[in-house]
Amino acid sequence: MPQGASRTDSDTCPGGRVCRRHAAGEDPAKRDQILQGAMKEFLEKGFDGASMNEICRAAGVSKGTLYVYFEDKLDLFVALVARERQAIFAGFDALLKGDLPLEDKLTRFGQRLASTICTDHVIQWQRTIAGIVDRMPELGARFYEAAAQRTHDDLNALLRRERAAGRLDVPDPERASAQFIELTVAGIWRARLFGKRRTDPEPDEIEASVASAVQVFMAAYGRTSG
Amino acid sequence: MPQGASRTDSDTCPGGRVCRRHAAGEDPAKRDQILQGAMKEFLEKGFDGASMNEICRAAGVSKGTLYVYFEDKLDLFVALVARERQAIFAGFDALLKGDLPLEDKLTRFGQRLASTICTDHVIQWQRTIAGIVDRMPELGARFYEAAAQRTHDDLNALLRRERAAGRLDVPDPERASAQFIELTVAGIWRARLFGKRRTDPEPDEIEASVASAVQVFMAAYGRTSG
DNA sequence: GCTTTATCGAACCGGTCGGTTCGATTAAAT
DNA sequence: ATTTAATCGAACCGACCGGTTCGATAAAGC
Repeated sequence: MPQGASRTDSDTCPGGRVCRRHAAGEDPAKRDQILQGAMKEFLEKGFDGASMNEICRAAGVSKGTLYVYFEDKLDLFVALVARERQAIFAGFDALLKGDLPLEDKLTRFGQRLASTICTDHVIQWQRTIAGIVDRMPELGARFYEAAAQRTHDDLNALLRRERAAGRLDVPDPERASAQFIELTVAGIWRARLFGKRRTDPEPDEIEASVASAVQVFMAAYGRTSG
Repeated sequence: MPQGASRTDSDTCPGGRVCRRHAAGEDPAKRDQILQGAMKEFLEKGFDGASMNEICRAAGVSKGTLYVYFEDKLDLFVALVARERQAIFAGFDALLKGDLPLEDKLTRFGQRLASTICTDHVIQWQRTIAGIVDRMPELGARFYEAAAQRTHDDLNALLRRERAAGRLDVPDPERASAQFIELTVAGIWRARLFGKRRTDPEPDEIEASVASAVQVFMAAYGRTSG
């Protein structure tokens, strides 16, 4: 097994010139490698169930090195959550822009959202986070904000625009956007979270669920029903 | 601190007569006492985070005694989940019977459901269960069945009856009942689960949310819109 | 009274935990 | 070729884990 600093990215030496060796604990590739191993462990065993020794093994990194990159177990976990938090929910806002008809926008947004949050990987994250919310409430809240609340806010803004344009009759856009989000994954997400359903929903199931969600939503809030 | 078998329930002795002393590990009051302490620990720390020593302390029971009543940590946890599972969701079906108008039934059912599953205690249970679903999927599935799925099925049956009576235009009652359930807690439950909101919702918020849910539901599926 | 026995409580088991240390290794920099 | 230092890896720390054992205690049954 190779030792010494791995050379996968360039950096600057004290002399100011480009060099190929990283300072201790500053090789981003090694950092990712550790995070990857940690993710496997944390998602499988939860925060308490995961062991630092196992994380080292899974990451292919010595314990000494790991503790150069991260202060302790909590530090590692927090860094990992922060990374995944934004990786999962990047690019959602773009789906609500453009000048498609409202139904199409909702459908596109709903499909992306529903399929994303019902994925095995994301479901595992949600379980892991939920499991430690009691002892780390701020971490859970931040995860929620980056995920549910951000998409919620984006949708909320769209609904207000549509209302202002007279195409929607929404007394409470805040509530309506929350309702739409829940509708898209009705009957699926919760069953996934609690392990009643153990495989990703098929794309056509997502499509059907979102189509029904759009239909119900428009029936309730559309100005011209149909 | 008193020792010896506590005398809170009657039992039968080998002779067949009523006696006041329980066989080892068969005092239901002591059993409850253990379960109570275990609940506190498991809900606060999760399955892995909870320690058997702490559970003993919290329950006011010696470790030796605890292991007379339960085989091991998992056995205790499973017994506890089984007890709570049915304690939480008892009596929901009754709310859907009688001859009230559909809207009233939905409202009553929705309010009870929403306020129940957003309670601190129930939220903590959901977090704890979700946290170990990966390693104990059957336990999570059974929890889901007793909770979400049972209420879901009850509602489903009601919708089919209403459709048969011509008072509802539901193409897919299965989906519609899931949608209604999600609508009642839209924007609340998820925020509670992830610790974004840390207190029980006020009754009037529940009422407003359920009222909106009924409205949306009836707009989408009611035969006479209004 | 005496016997029975459920419970207590503390010591103990082997194992693993998170975290630390430090000499050996090895590759980059010069 | 030599120096430098990031990483390795194994041993080690004290603490605690889940689980077991067993003599002491005290209440119930006779």
